[in-house]
Amino acid sequence: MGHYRGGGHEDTRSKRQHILEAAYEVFSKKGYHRATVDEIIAMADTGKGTVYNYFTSKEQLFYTLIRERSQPFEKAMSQVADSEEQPLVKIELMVRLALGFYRENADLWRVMMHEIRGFGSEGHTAMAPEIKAKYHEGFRRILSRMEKVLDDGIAQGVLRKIDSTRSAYGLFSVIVMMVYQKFVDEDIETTARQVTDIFLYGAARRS
Amino acid sequence: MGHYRGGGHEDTRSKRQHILEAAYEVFSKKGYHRATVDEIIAMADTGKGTVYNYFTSKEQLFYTLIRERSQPFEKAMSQVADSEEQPLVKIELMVRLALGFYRENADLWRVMMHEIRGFGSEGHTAMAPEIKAKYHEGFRRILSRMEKVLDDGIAQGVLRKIDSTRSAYGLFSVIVMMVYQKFVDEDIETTARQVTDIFLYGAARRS
Amino acid sequence: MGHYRGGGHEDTRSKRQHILEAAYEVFSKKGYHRATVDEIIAMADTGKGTVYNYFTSKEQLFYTLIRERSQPFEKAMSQVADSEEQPLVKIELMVRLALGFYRENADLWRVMMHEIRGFGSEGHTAMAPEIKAKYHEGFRRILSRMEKVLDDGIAQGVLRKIDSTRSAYGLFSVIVMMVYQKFVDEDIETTARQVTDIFLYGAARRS
Amino acid sequence: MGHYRGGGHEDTRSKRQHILEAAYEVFSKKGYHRATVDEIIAMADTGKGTVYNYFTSKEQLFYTLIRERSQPFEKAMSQVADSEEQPLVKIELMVRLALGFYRENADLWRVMMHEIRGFGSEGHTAMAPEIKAKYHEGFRRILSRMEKVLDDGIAQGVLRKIDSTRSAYGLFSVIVMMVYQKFVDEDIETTARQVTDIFLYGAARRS
DNA sequence: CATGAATGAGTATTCATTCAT
DNA sequence: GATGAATGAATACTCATTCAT
Repeated sequence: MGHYRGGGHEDTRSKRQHILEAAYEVFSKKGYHRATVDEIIAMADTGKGTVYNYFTSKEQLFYTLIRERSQPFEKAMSQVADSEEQPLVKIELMVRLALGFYRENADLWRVMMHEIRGFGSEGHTAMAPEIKAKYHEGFRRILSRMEKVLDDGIAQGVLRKIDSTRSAYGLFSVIVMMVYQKFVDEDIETTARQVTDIFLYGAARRS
Repeated sequence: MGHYRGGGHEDTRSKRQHILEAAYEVFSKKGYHRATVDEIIAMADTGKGTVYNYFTSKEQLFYTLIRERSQPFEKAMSQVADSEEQPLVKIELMVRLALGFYRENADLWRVMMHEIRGFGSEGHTAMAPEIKAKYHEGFRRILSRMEKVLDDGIAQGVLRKIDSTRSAYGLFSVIVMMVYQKFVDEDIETTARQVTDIFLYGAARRS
Repeated sequence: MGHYRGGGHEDTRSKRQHILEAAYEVFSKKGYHRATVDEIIAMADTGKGTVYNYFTSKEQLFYTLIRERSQPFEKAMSQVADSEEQPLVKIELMVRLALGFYRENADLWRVMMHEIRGFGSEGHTAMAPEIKAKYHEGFRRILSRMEKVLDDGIAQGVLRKIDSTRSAYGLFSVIVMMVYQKFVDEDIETTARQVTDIFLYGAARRS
Repeated sequence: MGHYRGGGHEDTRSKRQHILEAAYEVFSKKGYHRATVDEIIAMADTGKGTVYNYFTSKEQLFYTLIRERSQPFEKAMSQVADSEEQPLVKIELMVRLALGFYRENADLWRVMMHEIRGFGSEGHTAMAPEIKAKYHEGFRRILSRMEKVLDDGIAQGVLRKIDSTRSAYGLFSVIVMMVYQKFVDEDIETTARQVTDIFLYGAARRS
């Protein structure tokens, strides 16, 4: 697109992609506020104006990044949720998916959660609260997938009559924490099993 | 600090307190970056210079705030840990304590967690990483109290041979999440029991 | 410029015209600084590069616009000046012409007057002061036509021995003001007569 | 105020005054858009933040400047209007006042008139249209003073039944033009008399 | 000790212009 | 000729921190 593109593969990913990738690095490392557009363009090896050709503001760049990153994850979660597996199996699969996703995007997600709470931005150029709401929704969509599975489990009698909403959030928080604490080694499955195990069967010894 | 308080000038000592209280409000509401010293002094009804008489920087003010707020909590956790109660009882007590503490300080803690990750400061004016380390320590001290209790439980055979470190972190994360999601109503004990119940006995129906 | 217009490509020449028309709209509405090339090309429905094929810069586009718009006016003023009419008649005719022209181009001229004063450009990309001088000249050419008529009137004894330069400028300024204040209704002649009347015979009652 | 103030007189005029004076120079020379805050602070020999301590934005600085400069003039015009002089005398006095004021502030006023028209700003930080309206008002207040005097003259039979509104604007425009063209020498009274003379008695020779 | 005027480093954003296609 | 993606110089504004009183 525009510009001479040599024979190689390196430019296959567009300028926009380069920027998004650089933004990922910088936002993940620095958080939203300490990240500077200057650092992003330096890493993306592009000009400042280019960023503003593709994104209307730093904030919109940030949220675009989040959106593009979370879509595949959301899709995968939906597939598991809609699959024919048993609830208990679905739970473990979802835990595994979430561990994988968050391990990949831990820092960026931490930053997003912070911003979404309203701590970040707002004083700058705007970015309507309705846009923030959309990201809250994204988060809640994930959660409700999980909640639904728990409800199914309860209905089928394989789970106790727990509070499914809170339990879903709790399970989720554990996953995130495992990632934040870097408790998730190469082998995601082990951690997934551990988490699922305690969630399902508890820490107490069965008398 | 802790100055002589003569009879006349009743506010000598409380200036510092006023600032801390205002800082609590502002940091909680705005997060670290969006909080401004101007807003803090407006709320504390004091001069700008005064802040810098008591605290060396915005950052040090923030961390002082955290420290002073967490001390009573740390002490209470220690007391429970060192008490003569049964491990399972201790667990529920600790959950209750933590729920209470975080409910009180939810926003400020969320902010702190974010900053401590390294998103804040670093390149700015000072506040060596070693100081951040101290706050990590504080966090870890709490965690290790809990871990110790879990280990005792395992040793006494009332808990399964779970990974006590990860379990402590997991339990902790659930507590924090409950608070963040405002799932904790007036009655802390109910939530505490719910959390403890699933942690100990699992969500699965015992066949 | 003024290219061959074959039968097929009817738009070859008009591209330049489209741009000039769009520029007229945008400069008139926004002034020189707030006008953006982006807005002009959007309105002209052309590409950005095209503008720079026909004009060397935003500034040169602006001045070209001014020049092309003022030429017919200058010509008409010259015709009146060179005609065989009586000086007093010439004056009213010129007032009428000027009112018509400025009513048509009020905003653009206001913008030009501002820029020409030296408020615009200068430190920017080019457009030497000598070019500005040319536009001053254009303005002064109009004025000197009028001045000449006044001098003729004095010579013929139909005007008092007024300062013809200043009077021409004064008369001119009134015309412009009438337009700026939107005092010129559909019927230009009425205003022209009013202006000429006071200029010639004064506001005071003849005793 | 703050800072050590040596023995001299030089600091008597506050920082705020220095900034206003520098702003006057820069806005007058460069116009609103090309004037930069950096240039203003350089000339005021102050820090950038200081400007924003006294003024909320570049725009508000500009309008404050206008307001403070025009107040004495408005007051003087009112005094003449309300005096006991004859209308014809008042007219000449007002012309003299206006010539003096505009000679002093010619460039700044030209810039203001341009901005007020809506050509400037707006895209930046805001400055509500209601504020612009206030400056329009200021302008119109002056004009209506003059208009009133003309109406009095008509009522007293010393002026013809001219359109007083348009005439006031016309008279005004001539004054401004004289200033812009630097036709006003040291001796304001001469120009004032010239202008008044033609306005009252016309350019035509009385037969 | 308390104060707040002064400061300037740090940053997001705009927009005219270029040039490979 | 026509196009528009890429560019970066230019600029208003924020806010933590200092220091003379």
